[in-house]
Amino acid sequence: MESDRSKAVTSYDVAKRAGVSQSAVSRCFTPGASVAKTTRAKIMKAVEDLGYRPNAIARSLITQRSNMVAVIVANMGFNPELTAQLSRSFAARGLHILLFTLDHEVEADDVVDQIWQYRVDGLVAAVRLPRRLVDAFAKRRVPTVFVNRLDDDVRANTVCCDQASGERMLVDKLIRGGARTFGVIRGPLDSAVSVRRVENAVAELRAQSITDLRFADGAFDHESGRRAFSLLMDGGGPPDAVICANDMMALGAMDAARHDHALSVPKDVSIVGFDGAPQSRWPSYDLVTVRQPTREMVEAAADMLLARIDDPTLANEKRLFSGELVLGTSARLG
Amino acid sequence: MESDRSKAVTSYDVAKRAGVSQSAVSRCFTPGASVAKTTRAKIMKAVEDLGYRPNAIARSLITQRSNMVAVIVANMGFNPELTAQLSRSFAARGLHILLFTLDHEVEADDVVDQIWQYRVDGLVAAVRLPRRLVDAFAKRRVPTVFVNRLDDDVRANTVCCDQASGERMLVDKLIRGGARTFGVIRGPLDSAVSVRRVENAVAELRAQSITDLRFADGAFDHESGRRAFSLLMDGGGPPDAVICANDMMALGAMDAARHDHALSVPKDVSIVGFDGAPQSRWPSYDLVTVRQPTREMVEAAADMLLARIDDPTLANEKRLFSGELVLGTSARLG
DNA sequence: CTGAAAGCGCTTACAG
DNA sequence: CTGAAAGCGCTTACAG
Repeated sequence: MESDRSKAVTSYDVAKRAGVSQSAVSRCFTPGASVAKTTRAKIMKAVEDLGYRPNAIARSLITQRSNMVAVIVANMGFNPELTAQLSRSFAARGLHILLFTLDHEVEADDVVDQIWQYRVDGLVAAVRLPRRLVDAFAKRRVPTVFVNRLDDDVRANTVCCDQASGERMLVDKLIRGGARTFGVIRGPLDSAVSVRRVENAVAELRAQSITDLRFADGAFDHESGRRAFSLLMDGGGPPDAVICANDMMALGAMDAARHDHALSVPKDVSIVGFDGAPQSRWPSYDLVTVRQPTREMVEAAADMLLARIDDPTLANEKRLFSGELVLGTSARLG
Repeated sequence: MESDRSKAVTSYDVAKRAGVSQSAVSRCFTPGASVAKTTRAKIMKAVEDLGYRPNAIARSLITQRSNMVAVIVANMGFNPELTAQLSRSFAARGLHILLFTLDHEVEADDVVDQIWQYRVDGLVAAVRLPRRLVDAFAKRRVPTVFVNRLDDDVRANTVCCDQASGERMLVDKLIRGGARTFGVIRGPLDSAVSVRRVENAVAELRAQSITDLRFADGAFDHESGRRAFSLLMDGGGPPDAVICANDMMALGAMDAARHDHALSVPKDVSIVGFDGAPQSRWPSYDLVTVRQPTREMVEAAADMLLARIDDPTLANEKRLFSGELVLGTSARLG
């Protein structure tokens, strides 16, 4: 146990101590490689003594495999635990995560650059990535999986949650429940997820001949949902129902209704969200929403990425998961 | 723009195209290096044409600097946005994050091994790290900063939030508010943070001659706080006040009080937490708690780590931040 | 089964 | 200012 050296121990050090060649040491750490039992024992003894661990960086250089995947998440991402889930999935597959948090202001191109320089084996991009970045990665031939990228052209691997059927069911049930006037709290304008959800909701509302419709904008967080609700209230009572582009804003809207406007939910106003965030299940809210099957989506993303890394010629694929309607008490439904 | 090649572009490719030596190319990407203006122009042209980016892995090997820091977070960590904050801090300092999520069951030693193999420049460990790991990193001489590691022996850099004064103030105010019987919802037994907070609370309670004291165990999440509250209720009414080892459990306890036991908070029972989680400020809860200055703590951690990387001989240091009492309406305070 | 040797893509003295 | 050369710590044919 004399690993306290100023320079890290290399395979040469081990070789010298074990009285073998450096290649023999290397073979001990290469799964299929052949090395005699007694030799291996000698080497492993030296490895123990010296506290040797192969240098993954050096290995990457020669194998052209870094065993690292980049994960890009947006700050205000719908699910903070998505990152944790991805981390676990990839760890189980022997891959490490190089994490990039995309601030909105930050020059996105810079991130591409960094990722590329580290020669990651692949990339998972969760939410809100400018098209420019998508193209950049495609050009670099970095195996990539997008989560909830809603473009129709499948130029990359994608795992999605179906934003349409859930949203339509929500609207349908609200109307059956008696709602005739609606408010919609949108998410950020540059969020495809928000845009799509709102489009789907509005399409269904129009299809059912609903015309009393007001809009307000939020930023996917609780606070902005709260403010947006008040905006919807401006000059009059609440609409029968408020549809929010995600759960966090819906919870903010519920808090605004109850605490800022002394309204009862769902008696005075129905409120629904989208995501299936853990907080939506807290009994103070018991939100009507659509749960995205995050775990399954993450597993699918990891599987696809791994398959793509192993065989880069694989065709692109889009895996679509359906959301699950979660009934709660935050809305009067029919 | 002919970067569509099966092999990545290297500095040799650029050199050939620009008609210069490979070392000249390298110098263009080394901050202080001297290269003639016209040469640089030629090279940069070739760089553009080929879409060349230096290989950070190869660079790491020679410079002995990976520009990566490992971040270990526990799954149930007190603050999911801690990771995001760290990511931003390090990005601003030109460092990349290799993320390790420590599942509880997972063999922690395996993580040490992985981290070591990647020859990261440093390590930030946020919450709950077994002593074995601490020692392993110390031995490897990996510059390390712990967040909220509460050991008194300073054998590593640490940034902490003072768990004592906040907890004592909380207890003191509850007693002044009239509370005489107390319940305490503990966090995981292996969490130093939980243990310390509970110790401090209990010490203050005893100092003030409070003897009616019940305990229940939770796991830092909402659901377990909710269950723990019901346990405290077993066989009788609620205590005057319930002290929770963190905010999430406190929110769960509030929900249990109101929704599972039809109690009014704070009329029937006062509830307090610790952390300053965003949700604690939601008007449904308006929790009395102690806010940890996360941003400042993360910045301090990043600063310390960087200083340590630049000069490994630096002495260990512990930076202690004080928590800020956040008054809310979830408790009757004096 | 084992060792000598080449090479992954860079950086960095060292001469010129 | 520039290029030839060594070397970072590995893996992997290739002989023996």
